[in-house]
Amino acid sequence: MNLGDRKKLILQAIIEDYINTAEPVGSRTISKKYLTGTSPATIRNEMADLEEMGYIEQPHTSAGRVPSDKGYRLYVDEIMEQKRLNDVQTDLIKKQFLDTLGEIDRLVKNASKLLSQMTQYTSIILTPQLKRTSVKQIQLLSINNKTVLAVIVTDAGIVKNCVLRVMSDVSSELLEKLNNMLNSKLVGLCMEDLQSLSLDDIARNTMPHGEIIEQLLPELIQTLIYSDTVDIHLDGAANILNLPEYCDIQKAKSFLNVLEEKELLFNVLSKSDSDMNVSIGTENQYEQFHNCSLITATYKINGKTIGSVGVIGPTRMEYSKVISIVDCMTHNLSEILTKILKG
Amino acid sequence: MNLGDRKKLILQAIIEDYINTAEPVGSRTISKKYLTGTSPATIRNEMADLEEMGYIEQPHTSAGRVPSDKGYRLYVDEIMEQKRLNDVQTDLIKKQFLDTLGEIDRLVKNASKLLSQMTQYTSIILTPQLKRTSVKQIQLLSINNKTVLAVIVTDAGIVKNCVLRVMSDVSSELLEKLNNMLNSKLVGLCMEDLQSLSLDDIARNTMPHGEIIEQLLPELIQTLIYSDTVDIHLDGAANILNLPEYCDIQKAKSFLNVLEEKELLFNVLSKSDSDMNVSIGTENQYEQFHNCSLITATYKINGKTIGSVGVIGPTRMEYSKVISIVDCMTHNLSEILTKILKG
DNA sequence: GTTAGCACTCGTGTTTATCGAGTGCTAATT
DNA sequence: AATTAGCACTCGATAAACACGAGTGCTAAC
Repeated sequence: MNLGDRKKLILQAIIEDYINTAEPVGSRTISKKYLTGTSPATIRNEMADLEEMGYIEQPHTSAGRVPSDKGYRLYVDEIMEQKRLNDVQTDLIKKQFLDTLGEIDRLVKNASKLLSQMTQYTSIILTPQLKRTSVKQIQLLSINNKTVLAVIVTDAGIVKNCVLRVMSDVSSELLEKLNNMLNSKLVGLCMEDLQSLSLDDIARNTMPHGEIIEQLLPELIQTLIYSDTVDIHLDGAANILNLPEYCDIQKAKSFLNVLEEKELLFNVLSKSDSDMNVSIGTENQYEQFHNCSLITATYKINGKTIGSVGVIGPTRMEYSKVISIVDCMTHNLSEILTKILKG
Repeated sequence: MNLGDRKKLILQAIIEDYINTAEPVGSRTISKKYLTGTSPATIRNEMADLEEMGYIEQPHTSAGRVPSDKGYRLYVDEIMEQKRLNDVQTDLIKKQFLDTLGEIDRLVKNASKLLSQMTQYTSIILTPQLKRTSVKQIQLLSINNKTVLAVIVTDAGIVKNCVLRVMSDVSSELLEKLNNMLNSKLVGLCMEDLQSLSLDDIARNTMPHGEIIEQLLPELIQTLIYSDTVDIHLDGAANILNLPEYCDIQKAKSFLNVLEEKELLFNVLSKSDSDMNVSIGTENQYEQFHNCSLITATYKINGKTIGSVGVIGPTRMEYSKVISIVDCMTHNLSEILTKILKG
């Protein structure tokens, strides 16, 4: 299983050259640019071995070699050296977050934009999800006599609004009572708990306002749950058209179409639970990504995972660079979000 | 200036055929498919006239004719008959809105998605903008001792949150006083007024809490103004790759790049103040759209324009169809938004 | 005013030839 | 035994040559 050192060097050369050029790389190139001490013929022999082992492939007889998914995997796991971001890049990311105090969604979207700019691939990002966060405070406000606004603050510091319509008028005293009641019943519950919450549990103990509660609560909960549908945000979709593998309009189109399947992206991204995940070509669960690679990572508030970001690119991706960037990004994002929460 | 009837028919034939096929259309085609009673030669003569008048163009000597921007303009203004949506399509739009009770942003984004699906072009939409709406109610909530949440309800029924950090602790009594004060001072002002609001005016009359107000108010206003930056939402960008004019990857790329210039799109869309605007090719203010056409329209709450939607496509756009769809869409959108507001 | 006929243009698609990068294999070299 | 030089072979890419045909403008006849 363990390749010889020279084989590794050759595989590394093939992969890194292919990442740069998108052209099959031949023995002569390697001999000239990477292993200057070794003749093409020797390299050819090694390459034949590497091909037999499945790390590289030949598009056609008279072409150079191209890395296979298996090859990229070995490269990511064992060969590539983790590139460190230079200070300029790190600062860029940090500065980005300093500029974006304010709404969390905007923060997250800006992160996505920067991510696509820095990587030159397509970035996707999942806006914070509240499932695992709990209700900290609820405040009902009367908008007009038939409309009530519920503001919910979660322990992750995220604020959600629900506009609720009620049949009968709600006086301000009643509103306050309802408010207290809701707080006493719901505070501390996480979004998931809300889903399974039985209406009876609440209504039973609040006879006087039973009918209002019965009207209001389901709508409140439903809106909350519904509004928890996280948003997928994309950036840099056009970047992929710079890549030679998408010079074929058909391929470009199918790629872009995949990017518009928001549910698919959601699944892919929300599945990623480990801190950093690299999925190469056919390793990917979904067929649509079989000739892409996907690097995903999660970001957290107070240690709780609440969202994730990802970069989609060709299997010929600058893994080392992208991983560093995504890593730096999620860490900064987590840090700033946690800081915002704590005030 | 006024073309003969036959010239109009021929122009119409050229435009409609070109819209369908994206191929230059020749005299023979017109004679066979559109003006069966007239010979190709006659049509050629007419076409020569139309070309001289600038309504059509010839890509190269031995090709058919292609409409010019001027030609499309005439077509839109005088020739084309307003297509009426069939019931299925109208229902689709109406049903769409029924399904999407809840958050306004989501509603608007879904509208955009449907728009791109129905037109098969790219749709853009501006989320509701509050500049012209006024503050109806403000409620401060304490999140923790250093953080205050301000919830602002506008007269358009849109809710905005601002998370404010304050230096010194704020007791609940103080919070209530501040709350009352803010309401008395700010309610009724529109977002634009807020911008020019002098801090002194407020602080002067509220000596006891001067320093808190001085801290809190600017941040509140700034966040409000900042959060009023409307969001641009895109859908169906990949649709344009189905069009033969974008088979050239370079063109496709430059188009997609334009779509990622959010500020540009914002300008284009927010400039559109009339109910329905068609801008064809070089008519467009921005060079980037010189070989696109843009159909924009506004939507309203209670008669106040608060946002706009648009469709971007090739100059060879199905104007009639798209105009109908956009029209139906904005009217329904306005209606449902107004209804939501009124409860 | 309309139409038929015809020579001309020019983009498109096809065929054919050439080129060259890269390979695998064998034999010579270290 | 590992490395390397040499060589015949493969095959995609590029370019040149060519035929095709859709479409035009013009002229002359209807």
